[in-house]
Amino acid sequence: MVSIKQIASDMGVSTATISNALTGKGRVSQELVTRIQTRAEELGYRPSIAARALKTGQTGILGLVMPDLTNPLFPRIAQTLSIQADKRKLGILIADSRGSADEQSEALRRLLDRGVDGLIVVPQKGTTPDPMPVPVVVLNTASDPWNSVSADHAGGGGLVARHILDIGHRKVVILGGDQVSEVQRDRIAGMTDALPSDIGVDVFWGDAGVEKSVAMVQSGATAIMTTSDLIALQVRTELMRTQISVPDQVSLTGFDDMSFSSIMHPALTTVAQNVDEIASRAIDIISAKISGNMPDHEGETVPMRLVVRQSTSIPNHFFSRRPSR
Amino acid sequence: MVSIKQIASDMGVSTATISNALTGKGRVSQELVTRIQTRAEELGYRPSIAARALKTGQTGILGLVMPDLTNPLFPRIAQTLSIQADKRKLGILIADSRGSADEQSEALRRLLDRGVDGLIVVPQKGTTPDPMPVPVVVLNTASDPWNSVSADHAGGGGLVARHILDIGHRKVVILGGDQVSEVQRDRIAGMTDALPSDIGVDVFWGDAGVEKSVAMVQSGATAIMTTSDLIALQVRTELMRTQISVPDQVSLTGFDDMSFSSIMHPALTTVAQNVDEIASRAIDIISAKISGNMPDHEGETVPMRLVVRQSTSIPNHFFSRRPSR
DNA sequence: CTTGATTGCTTAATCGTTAAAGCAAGAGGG
DNA sequence: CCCTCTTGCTTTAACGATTAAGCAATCAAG
Repeated sequence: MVSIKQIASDMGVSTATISNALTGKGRVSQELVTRIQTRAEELGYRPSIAARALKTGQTGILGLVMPDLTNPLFPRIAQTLSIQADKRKLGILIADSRGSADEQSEALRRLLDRGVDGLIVVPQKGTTPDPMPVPVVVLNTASDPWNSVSADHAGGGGLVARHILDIGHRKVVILGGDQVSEVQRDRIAGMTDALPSDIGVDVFWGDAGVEKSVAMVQSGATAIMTTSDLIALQVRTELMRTQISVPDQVSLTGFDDMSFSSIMHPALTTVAQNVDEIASRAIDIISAKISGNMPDHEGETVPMRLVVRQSTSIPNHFFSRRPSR
Repeated sequence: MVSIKQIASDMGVSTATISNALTGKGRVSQELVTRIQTRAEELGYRPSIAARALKTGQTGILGLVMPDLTNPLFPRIAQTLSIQADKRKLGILIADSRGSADEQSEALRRLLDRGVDGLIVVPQKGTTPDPMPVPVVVLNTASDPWNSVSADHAGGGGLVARHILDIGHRKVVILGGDQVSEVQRDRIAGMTDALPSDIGVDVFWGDAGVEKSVAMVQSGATAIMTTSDLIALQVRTELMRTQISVPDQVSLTGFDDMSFSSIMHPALTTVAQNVDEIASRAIDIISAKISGNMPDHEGETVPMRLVVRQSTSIPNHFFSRRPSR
């Protein structure tokens, strides 16, 4: 490994000058700068990040903590984060908080021990990370109004609810997966808020809710809105078992536009998160906080996008109480 | 941040003794060791990884390069890797090689610049990474016989083919996604090798292959074996459009046991990779290579597991040329 | 009682980089 | 012509750990 010192003795100048030339700081004549640059290139010089980190206290590494790395959104977040971080010469160190708040603290501590310059946290359901000695950006939490970047889950709920309303449904079921999840509660809140009071709405949760939802269809509901594509797929399976067809007898919607959603039959109407935008904003913010000193700021919200596919259609009132038009 | 120096002056001993006591090296009396440990704890001492890295040349960081972080297997690999790495006090820095061999080299270089102690690489289709200055373990490549850990893709193909054979199918279609992928070729090779010569076999590839496969069903094939659950889902959708039922008229199999495979209708018979085992072995090997000096060794292969679900059943010969039993 | 080994600690150098401070030479102003 | 400022470079001291070498005291053995 060739160091600054070797370039210095090779060229007969001091190490400080090499450092200054290469980093563009201090005062070095333009001519010498270019000479040093080319010589460094020739020798294949690569700065030691460890030495730089020791001296400056900055590692150029961001920590990414997720509640569960198998989260279906994780790959997309990780990828965009990784690409955006690259552009700013930052690295991304991952940590899995394995579903528990304790493990989340552990993961944060490990990352801090490694000297990360900032943290991007997708928090455990229902937890808010403690104050940290480095800048933090929280992803996808509506709860914490500070330093967060989140999809507009409530807005997304509104989009899908209005879609269902627009195409003529008047009795709907909302099905959530996990009541502890702020995100899912926000989505549902967005849905219910968008529906006028004369619309029949039932809200169910969890596995038991799947059956209840199907039962509601048999007693007249014409649409099921879920808070996740995975739940929608589950409902789809249950509906198939009970011979109820989608979208002829019931319209079905998901959330998140997962990999299979466009492929399943019928292709699922869903709401997509703008993951790229969220991750980009997160990196923008965290790097602004690291370098400049951007103060704490209010949470940002990134709009969601309605993706209409074949699983929703105008209601067919054949099975419902009202006569068909 | 409290350093070794502060503990030293606080306790009236030298920094060397502190270092020795805390790392368990050198010669320090047992009594002093425990006193130092407790005092360090009290002061909330955390060793500076940067300083240690600078002095020892070891960062305790592993680089993970994947061709595409949105790869559906990535989350599970990342999670297991992360958990196993934690146990050994290693961190994981991720990099996305974005589908191109050039970007892969770039990603490797970036990780090396950051001083990773080892690399775990899921290579681009068809590429073999150059020799590296640090230990490398390659995941999921059958091609490179050295320093790799891979699912036994061919074996997995054999498992599913024998299953199809055992339950009575005699004319089958094999459908692959991407001919460039070594993995998919291995899977198909495993399938064809397991089938006796008197079995009718057609192999198709890509999107065009989906339609061809469906056509083959209409001319008598009773099973479609795909090299990916995603492709299977695609086929399922196409079959639904043409009113062919699974598994009554045709059995269908996937590969990889993805999130939706147990939820879709009918639940998909597939072959699961033992991702945990693969990732664990990868970390075992890489850390052995880093610390001890385990030499290059032959590639290891981890068995796959057949997961039989509802998408496969004994053939119903109603639509085929032969009379039903 | 002397010698040599062992134990328990300290001294000091070092990893590669940055950055404050210093210094000599040339430029510009009065 | 003298003084100050600027430019371009060097000197030097860190950053926080590790580690080889050194040294004094204790101990065992002959």
